[in-house]
Amino acid sequence: MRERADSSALLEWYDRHARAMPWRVPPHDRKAGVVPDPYRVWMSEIMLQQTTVAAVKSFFEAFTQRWPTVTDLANAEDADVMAEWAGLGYYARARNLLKCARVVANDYDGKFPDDHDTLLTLPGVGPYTAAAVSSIAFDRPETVVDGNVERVMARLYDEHTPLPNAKPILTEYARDLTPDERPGDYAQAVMDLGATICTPRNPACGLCPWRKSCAAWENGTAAELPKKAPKKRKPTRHGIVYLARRIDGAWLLEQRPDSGLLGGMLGWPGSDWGDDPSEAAPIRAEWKTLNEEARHTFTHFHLRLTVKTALVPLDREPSTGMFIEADDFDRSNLPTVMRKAYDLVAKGKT
DNA sequence: CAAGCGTGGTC
DNA sequence: TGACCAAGCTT
Repeated sequence: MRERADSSALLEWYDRHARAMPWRVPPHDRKAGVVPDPYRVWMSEIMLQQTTVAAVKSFFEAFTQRWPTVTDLANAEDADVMAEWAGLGYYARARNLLKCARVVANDYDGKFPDDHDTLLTLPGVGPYTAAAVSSIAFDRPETVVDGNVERVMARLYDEHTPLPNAKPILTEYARDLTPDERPGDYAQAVMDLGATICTPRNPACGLCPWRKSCAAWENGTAAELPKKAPKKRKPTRHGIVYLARRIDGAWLLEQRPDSGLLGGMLGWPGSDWGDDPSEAAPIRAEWKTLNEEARHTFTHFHLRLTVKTALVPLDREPSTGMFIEADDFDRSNLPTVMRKAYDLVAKGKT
């Protein structure tokens, strides 16, 4: 006879196994009355969208040191925030991060709203993040449903309907289990369980506090859940980027349009990305083509960039973009694909 | 509402 | 090495 999953069993597991994270108030401190900073909870949740804890840590430290409060962030320059986000990906998050900070600073007196529905109105805050902030920062009994929770619920209930169709029923299962006591710790506990025990591959069912409640464990189906709709193959696109270096060392860069791929980020001027890109040199010069392409994979396509370089005189005007002085240039302000192109040139590839 | 939107780690 | 995957949101 399978037992009903018990939130207190999971909380006891969390008390012993909660992972330390820069934005987390560990369960012992929380019981002692330490209250999380909603700004830090929100910041971490935005960064953690579709992004691993390991990747987020250094960015979280950099952002919270440079902008310790939401008001500090609201007063930041757009370009500084985008540059600090460079390398983390999904750059719409950075644009919305800043928008949201300004709304909180201007419309909410610098204090994050504490209820799910108001949080949901903020830029970049969807159902998951609204539930995460209201439960983790304000200990409200909201239900977080991320990829971890979907997987845990699919296994607990041996749900074979493929995602995303299964999302509503998995959400219902998750809501039904959410306790009124310690909902913030509970939310983090389910996600920790999914990240460390109930993993996508080779789940450690032997260590799971919910094993005796798990239908997939009973049926031996854990490893094949959750089912997912098949994914489309990624096409390969081609493009050309132009790395112009002025003789004083300045680099020709442009700020990309605010929407779309790499929106608002710095990048090398170049062609469109498609099957057969046409030349789009941003300045008159003797361009040399590198033998090696810069390769990069985005969410929905592979990209192979032809890299061209040239040395240009001081007095020549580009048709697009702006020269950035050598002292102001920092490759870490570029999105990764643009760094790859730069690295080929900087390492003297030909 | 399906598609667009990054990156680094893993096997 | 290439496909899959990760604490989703927006349009």
